[in-house]
Amino acid sequence: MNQKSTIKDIARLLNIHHSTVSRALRNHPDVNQDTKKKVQEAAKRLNYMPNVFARNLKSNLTNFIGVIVPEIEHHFFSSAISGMEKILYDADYVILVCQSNEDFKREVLNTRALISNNVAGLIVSLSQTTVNFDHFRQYMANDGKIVFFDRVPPDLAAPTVVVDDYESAFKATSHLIGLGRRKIAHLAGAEGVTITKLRASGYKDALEQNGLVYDPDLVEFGGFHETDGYTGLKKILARTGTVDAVFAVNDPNAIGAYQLIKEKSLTIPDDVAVVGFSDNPIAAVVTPSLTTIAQPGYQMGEMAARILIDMIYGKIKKQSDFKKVINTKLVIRESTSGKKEWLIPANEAVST
Amino acid sequence: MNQKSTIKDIARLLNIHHSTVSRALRNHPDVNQDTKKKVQEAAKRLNYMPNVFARNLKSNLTNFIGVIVPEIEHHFFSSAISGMEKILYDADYVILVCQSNEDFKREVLNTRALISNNVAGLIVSLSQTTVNFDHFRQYMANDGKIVFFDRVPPDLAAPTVVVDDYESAFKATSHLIGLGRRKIAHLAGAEGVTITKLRASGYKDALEQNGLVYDPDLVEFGGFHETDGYTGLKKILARTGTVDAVFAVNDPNAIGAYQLIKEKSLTIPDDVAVVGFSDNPIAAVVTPSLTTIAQPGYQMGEMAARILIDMIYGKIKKQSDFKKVINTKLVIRESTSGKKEWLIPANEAVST
DNA sequence: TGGGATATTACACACGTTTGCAAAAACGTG
DNA sequence: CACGTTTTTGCAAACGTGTGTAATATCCCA
Repeated sequence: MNQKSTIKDIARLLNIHHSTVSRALRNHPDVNQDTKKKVQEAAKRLNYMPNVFARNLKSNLTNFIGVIVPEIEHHFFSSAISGMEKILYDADYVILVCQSNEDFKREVLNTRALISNNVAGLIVSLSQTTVNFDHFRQYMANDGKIVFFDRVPPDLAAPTVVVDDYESAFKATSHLIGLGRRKIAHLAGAEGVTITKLRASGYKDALEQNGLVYDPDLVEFGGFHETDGYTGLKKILARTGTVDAVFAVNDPNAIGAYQLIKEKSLTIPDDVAVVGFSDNPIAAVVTPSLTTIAQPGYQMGEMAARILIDMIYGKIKKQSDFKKVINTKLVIRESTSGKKEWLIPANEAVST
Repeated sequence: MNQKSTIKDIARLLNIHHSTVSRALRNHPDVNQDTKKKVQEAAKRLNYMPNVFARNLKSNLTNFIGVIVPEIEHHFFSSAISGMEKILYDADYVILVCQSNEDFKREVLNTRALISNNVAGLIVSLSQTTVNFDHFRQYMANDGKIVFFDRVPPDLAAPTVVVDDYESAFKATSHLIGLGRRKIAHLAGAEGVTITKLRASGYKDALEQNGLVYDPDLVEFGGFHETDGYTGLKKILARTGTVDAVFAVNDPNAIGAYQLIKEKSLTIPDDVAVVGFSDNPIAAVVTPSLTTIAQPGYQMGEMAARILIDMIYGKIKKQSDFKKVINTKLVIRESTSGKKEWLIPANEAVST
C-alpha cells in the first residue's frame, strides 16, 4: 500500500478518461493545455506516483542498470560503483548491484537474475574464475546492452573500459630496473584473467627490452588478495633465494609481500623495492608508503556508465572494437624512492 | 527482447489454458501432477523466465531491497552492503543501491525513487545533514518495512542496528586515561548526528567518572572525513596549546590528526596517543598502527538484512523498540601502546 | 448405471499503463 | 448555417500474470 493514487483516480476526479490523463502526464501534443494543467495539479494533489511496473509491462523498458563486480567491499570496485551511481543518478537510472564473489556459477546466476529483472543494461567486471562467456553472449544476442570494465573478456564484441595494463606494468617494471634492480619478482594474480596476462607480459617485455632475462622462477600466480602476495613471494624466495624488487599485480599483493619482507628483517626499499597496482588508499599510508600505479576506479565507473547510456540511447552502433583505455600514472612513493611523502588525498577519506 | 516465452506460449504448446500453466508453475495443489510435469518440462524447453513486472503488477510485491548509504565508496558502508548482499542473495532478493552523498535532499529523492520501484523494504544509514524524517515516516505509515543501521534516527519506531557507541567511546577514552593521559581531545564528527552525540557523551562521562574535568575547548565538531580531523585538531591546539591524546569519532579523523601531529614533529604515542573508531583496513597498516574500535560493518549489514527479511515475512510485529546493539572491541595497536603489531586481517584484503 | 462428491481445467477479469483508432467537440470558412 | 478541418477526448485492447468462479472431467459407491 505504498502508492495509492493511479491515473484512474485522477481521471475520476476530473471527469475525464484515464487515457487522457496518461497522455497529459507524458506531455503528449494532442492534449489540451488546460487539461494538462488540471491533470498536473490533480496529480500533485493526490501525490500521484506512476506505477513503474505497469509502465514496464507495456514498454519492456526499465530504469534499472545491473552491476556485477567480484566483491563490493574492495575499494576499487566500490569506488567504481560510486562513479557509476553518480552518472546513472543524473540519467534517472537506478543500480541493481550484485557480487559474484569471484565465483563463476554465481556470476551466471547474477546475470540471469538481472536479466529477468529486465535491466536496461549491464556493467560487469568478471570474476577471476570466469572462463566461459555464454551467459553474456546470449544476452548480447538478444540485443542486451553491456559494458565491461577492468576485468574484461578477451574476445567479446562489447565495449570495455580498462587501463593500459600492459604499458602500466611495463612502466612499473622499468621504474624498478631504472633503480638498478635486477632480480625483480612478479606477484602475478589469478592466472587466466586478462589483466593478469597483460600485466605479466608488460613485466616480461620491460625486462627483455632492458637487456634482462625473463626468469619464470621469479613469477608466481595466485589470487588478488593480501595472502596471495605473502605466499607468492614465499614460494619465489624458496626458488631463487633472494630478490631485490617486487612488482605486484595489485596493492593487496604488495602489502602481503611487505609482511614477508618485514618478517625476513629486510628493509624496503633498500633490500627490496616494491611496486603495487591500483593506488588503494592504503598505499599512501602504509609504511613505507607504496609506489603504485594509480588506477582511477571512480572515473572508470563514470565512463562505463556513460558508454552504457549512450548504447541505450542508440548513440553507439557498432559495439565491437569500442574500447576505452585509460592512461595510468606511476605514483612514486617510499617503497621505491625512500623519500617521505604525506598527503591528504582529496576526497579519499574513509568510512564512518 | 530479452525474454521471449510466456506462460501463454507454454499453454499453447500443451493445448491447455494459461491459467493452468500459471498454477502449475506456482505448484498450486489443484493442478494435476502429470500436467505439472509437462508444464515444467515445456518451461525448461522454452527457457521460460517469468515476467517480474507482470507478476509485480498483480501482487504489488517485488524482490527488491532498497539500500541508501551516505557514500558507497567508504569501507564501512561497502562492507555493510557486502554483508547485506550475502544474506539477501540467499533469500532471493536483489539490492537497489543509492548513495545520498551526505545530502538530505538527495536522500529524500533516493527514498522516493526506491519506493516508486516498489521495494520490499529499505535499509538506510542516514546522511549527516538529515534532520527531518518525514520521508521515512510516510513510508512507514504506509506499512513500509525499514531498518536503519549505524547512522540511525533518534526517534523513529523502526528497528536499528548499531554498535554501542556510548560504551565504545567510554571504553576508548578510559583506555587513554588509563595510560595517564589528561588532556584528551575529541574530534567529534558532524554535529547533530546520533552517533556523534553518543560518542561525545561517552567521552565526556569517561572523563568525569575518572575524576577529570570535561573541557569543551578540547572538543571540536566537523565532519567524517580525513580533513575534518586535521583542521579539527588544529583548532583545538589553537585553543589549548597542547594535548596528550586524541579520541577521534572515526578512523579518517584519526588519520587526519596523524598528519597534523607529524607536522608538529610530535610522536605517536609518546607525545600524543590516538584512538580512532571503525577499524578501517587502513588502521592496521598506517604507521604507527592505529588503536581503534572495531565496528563490524559486514556483520552489521548481515544483521540489518536479516531483520528486514523477518519484518517482510511478518516474523517481527512491533517494530518499535527493536534495537540490535553490537558490542565492539577495542583493538589496541601502536598509537596507544607503542607495541608493534602486524597481522594479515583475514578476508580483509583490498581492491583489484 | 446414475448421481453426487471431488479433482481438474477453462473462462474472464483484474492489476495500471500505453496507444491506435474512432468519436466528438471546437474551429474556421464560404 | 453547413461543411470540412483540426483539436481534443473516449474507447478498447494489450502487456504477462494471478485468481475467483464456473464448467467439465473423473471417480466412487449404491
